[in-house]
Amino acid sequence: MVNGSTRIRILDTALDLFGTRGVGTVSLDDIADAVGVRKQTVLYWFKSRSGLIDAVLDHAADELLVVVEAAIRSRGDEPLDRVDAVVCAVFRPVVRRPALLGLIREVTRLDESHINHLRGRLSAVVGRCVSYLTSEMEKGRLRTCDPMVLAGLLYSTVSGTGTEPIVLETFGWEPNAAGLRQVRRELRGFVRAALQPN
Amino acid sequence: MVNGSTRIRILDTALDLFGTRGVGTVSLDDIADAVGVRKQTVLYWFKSRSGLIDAVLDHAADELLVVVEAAIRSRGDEPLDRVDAVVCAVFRPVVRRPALLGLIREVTRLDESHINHLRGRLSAVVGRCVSYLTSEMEKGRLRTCDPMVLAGLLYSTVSGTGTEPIVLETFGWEPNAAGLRQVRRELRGFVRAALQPN
DNA sequence: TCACGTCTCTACCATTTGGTAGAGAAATCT
DNA sequence: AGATTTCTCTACCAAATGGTAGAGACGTGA
Repeated sequence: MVNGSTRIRILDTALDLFGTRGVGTVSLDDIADAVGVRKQTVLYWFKSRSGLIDAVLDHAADELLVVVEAAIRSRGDEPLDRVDAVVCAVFRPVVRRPALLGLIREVTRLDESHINHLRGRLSAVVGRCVSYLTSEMEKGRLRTCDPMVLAGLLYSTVSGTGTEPIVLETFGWEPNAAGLRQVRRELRGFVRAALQPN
Repeated sequence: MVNGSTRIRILDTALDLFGTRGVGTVSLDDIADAVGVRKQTVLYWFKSRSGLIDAVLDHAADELLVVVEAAIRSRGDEPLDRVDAVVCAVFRPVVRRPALLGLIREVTRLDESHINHLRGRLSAVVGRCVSYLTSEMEKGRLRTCDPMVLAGLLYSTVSGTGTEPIVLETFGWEPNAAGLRQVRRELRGFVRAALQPN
């Protein structure tokens, strides 16, 4: 266990490739090449392609959970600020690690076993978000609607915005740091307006 | 040209497979099998895989344009109703042809030439939507913000909601007709609230 | 009847895929 | 030092991939 770094490097690289190009179109050779190693080394660390996928999903869930949990715990009693913090947290990987949300989005294309694997990792946070929305709606501090579906809508909006720069470009957007900041600003305003009570 | 239907059947089937499983993971054999024909028949109608992809993108753009154009022309002066009509129009394929939005979303994974191909087909409608939003904002009938980014956000929300049932399920949603109706209802309320002026 | 364009087929091919077998270097343990 | 474990390699393999070559069935027009 002298060198745990090869395993991690494979995981990181695979996350990037899976997330940007799609799981199904990335071969073990692609990953190995990007790491600077042979395919058989990849298969030494992960006993099959499927095993690697699960490990990468775990890796991604870990990364996402860290930022989201921190945001959920963040200060501020006002629900709009709290939701705003989570939106920013989920949006952060869009800048720092574009592949992350792209990979989560890929789950739709995977088979049941991988879906359930990832779902198991995320269900706790998801449940927490939904029940938080519920309680704030009951207090009349958020626009009343179905909290479960609302959570899904929020996720779709943030994730879609972050994973589809190509689409945004079609709408005339320019992909640079300033553009990203503007998208985030609009996104926050959009969500805030959508949640305003009454 | 006795039998134009084989070509169409290939296009339809390819659209479904590309849209649900992802372009990169669907082989010519998969498509041929689903149509009930040999791979070489597919290659007779479309001179290469890449040519087929472009043709399928065209096919998808056609389908999408028809519903969106109709919604844009729809009656009603009130911008919130008009946007609502377009949202419903884009959401309709989610029920009738789930693969359609899934395929459009796939564009992120394709190479530049295919991206530009699709972009060329959609840019006119997209431009029309953006300038409509702009003019209504100037009249103070929609919440003021960047119309271009707003259009992208709207698209992401609708498309994400429609193409990620798996994610919605993770949030506790149940995938059936009643569930879909509810998602649409919440989606419309969400968008309406987000666009309300002032 | 003959020629012609349309449509689908069988038979191949080179390349790439995920995966196996097992050797060799190097560190670690006894 | 010798034995064992950790790690990466070369050398393969069977299956699947996109694509080519070309034959045969079919209806249509001259």
